[in-house]
Amino acid sequence: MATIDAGERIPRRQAPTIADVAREARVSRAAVSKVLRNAYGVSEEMHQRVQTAIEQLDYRPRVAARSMRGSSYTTGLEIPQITNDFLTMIVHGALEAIEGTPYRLIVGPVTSPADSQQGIESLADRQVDALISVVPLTDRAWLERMSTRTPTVIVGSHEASPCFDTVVGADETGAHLVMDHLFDLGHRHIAHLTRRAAETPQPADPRDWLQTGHDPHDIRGRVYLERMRERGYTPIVLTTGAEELEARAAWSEFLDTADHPTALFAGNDTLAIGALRANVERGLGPEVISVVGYDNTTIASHPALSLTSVDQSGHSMGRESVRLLMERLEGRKESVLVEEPVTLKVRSSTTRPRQP
Amino acid sequence: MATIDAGERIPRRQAPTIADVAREARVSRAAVSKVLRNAYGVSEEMHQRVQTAIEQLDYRPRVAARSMRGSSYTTGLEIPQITNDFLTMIVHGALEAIEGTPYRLIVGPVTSPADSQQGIESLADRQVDALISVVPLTDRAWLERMSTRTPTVIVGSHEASPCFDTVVGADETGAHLVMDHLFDLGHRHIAHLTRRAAETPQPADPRDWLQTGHDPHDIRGRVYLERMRERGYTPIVLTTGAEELEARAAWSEFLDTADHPTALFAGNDTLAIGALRANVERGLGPEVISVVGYDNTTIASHPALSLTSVDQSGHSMGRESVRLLMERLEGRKESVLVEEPVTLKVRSSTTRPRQP
DNA sequence: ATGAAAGCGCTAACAA
DNA sequence: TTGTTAGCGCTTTCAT
Repeated sequence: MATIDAGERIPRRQAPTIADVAREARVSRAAVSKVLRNAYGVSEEMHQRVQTAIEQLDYRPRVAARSMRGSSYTTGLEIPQITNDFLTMIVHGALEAIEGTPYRLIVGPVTSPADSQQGIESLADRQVDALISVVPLTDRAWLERMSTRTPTVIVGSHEASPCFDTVVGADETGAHLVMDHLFDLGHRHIAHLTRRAAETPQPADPRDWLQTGHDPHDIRGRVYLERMRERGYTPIVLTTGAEELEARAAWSEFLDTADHPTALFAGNDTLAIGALRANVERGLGPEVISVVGYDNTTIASHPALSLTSVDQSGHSMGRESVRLLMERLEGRKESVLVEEPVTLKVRSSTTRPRQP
Repeated sequence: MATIDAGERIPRRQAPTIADVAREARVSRAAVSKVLRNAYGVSEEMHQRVQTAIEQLDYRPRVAARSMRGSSYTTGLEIPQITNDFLTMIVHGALEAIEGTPYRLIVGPVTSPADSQQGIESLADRQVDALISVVPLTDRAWLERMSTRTPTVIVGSHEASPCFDTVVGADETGAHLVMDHLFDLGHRHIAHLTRRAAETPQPADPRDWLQTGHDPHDIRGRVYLERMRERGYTPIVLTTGAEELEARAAWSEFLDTADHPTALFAGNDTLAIGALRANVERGLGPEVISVVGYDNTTIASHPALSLTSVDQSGHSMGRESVRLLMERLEGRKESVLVEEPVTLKVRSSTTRPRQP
């Protein structure tokens, strides 16, 4: 890393305010304000003068000052992990949906899911008019308190509440589709790889999820356990961090120390693709270990991976969230739950086991 | 998509202000303010009373009001594409680096690189104390004007200026590494797939880049052309949108209508991986068409892809940007240019051509 | 149609 | 140590 001085120093300039514009155009501040919001009651000539002054001074109104009286026309989106393809699809969808509205979207990412509460608070402190929170790791009472002040949409967590709107995928259905698919192929030795929340270690016994968790991974894991038990098969649950390489490590370690199962149901595509690394490294193809992911991210459909995965459109979840937000801002009072449908995309990462 | 009414209506509550806290604690507003910033001059007892009132009322100071006087303690990061793994690595690095400082980072993504100017303005309007802009598609004069008001770090574009700091990868070196590698393997028929900025179509004749472009893709393309010409080989430049599937389509179409080259130098990993789709679909392995990417994103190292790529750490570019920003906020006046080193990660997507 | 003035929630200089 | 007060840049009545 080279550090090079790029040249002489430049003085910082103070940005002009509405008063500067008013002085330049020889009108009152109120007049400028009216022009800015093209409100009723300004003559054509005045409008012109003000416009000219604005351009002359390169004036831009400060959102902070504006939002002291009315709205900031800003919405916030909080995501617990920026390097996750499914989550960024949600952002992308939200972004598209917000275009054409007078609102802007800012994203408040955090490095660890455990910080999501801080992230939400931080956006709220910045006076967003409304906010979207993706799979927040925080208790429901807190969220409800938050949402009485700032209209909120929760994405992912199955925690419908009279206080906030919710957009979820049909996780239960999705997980059943996966298990049906694997059972149909003849698998009985199926492992489940799931994401453990970083700072809150999940109860050692996976069966405890059956009582608790509301996040998508909890529900998928729950269905996995139910279905395995139903058939009298022995469930194997592995937990890992959220990153691809962490999943690789966890799965790799498992393969080294245990008889491998014939199939793996991973909690999402990132984990699945991480696990695939270990398989490919060992030369274990789908006919030895089938792998299923969840989310159907773009890369899952790549022919070099061809990962069977549950498709739920992150894109439309993002769009829906914004739609709900806009409805709230326009005055809707009742809370709403939207469930995004899922389908199973069967690809070549799953096949019949050699010895069922 | 099912829409379900989740229950009865909940009234929205007004958030408490510093005046409410003062009244509750029976002290002045100034006292509360002092406690908030734990400034000098508050008795232990008063501190207690105020703290209690704050918790009682669940009070949170509004950043907007604060920033009217001083700083918003917010920095902005503007990226032109949220669904790009390399860009999200930059965000991740920046996020890590900002932890432990009193600042927060908000991200202002836009859907098209052409909107980056708007994105930057929008962040500036929200009174960020400083901002990072990744490969902005806007003219240099505008950026300089912007940066005299808000300290700015430009990431990616090779446009060092006395007004703002710059963090770039060693794109020239990187591109040379790629060309050296391919030439060494014996390739002469090498195509280049590059990203065309969405709304500003690049000059039809790629040679025009030699004069103009400052963004990483321009420089990589420039080196490609130079090196091909140097050896008297015929350059083939293809342009596409920034998304993986757009790259697949462009490359696929090219393969259908032309004699294929023996190697492809793609402008980044996303484009390379998109092109790989078309290759895999046609059963064309590395021995038929070698592929090189750029960025060394996580997925490039996946054994199922094993993509040769130029490694430049997005993570440290993000960290560096924040470091420079902090230095600026602490008063540095001279502008600085940081160049991140690159290395070539050779993997199995490149090999000797069958018939050189 | 225009502008004076009050006020949004907070900080900071100053007085008490 | 405490409180009073004058802004920060903008919007919004309400006179004129």
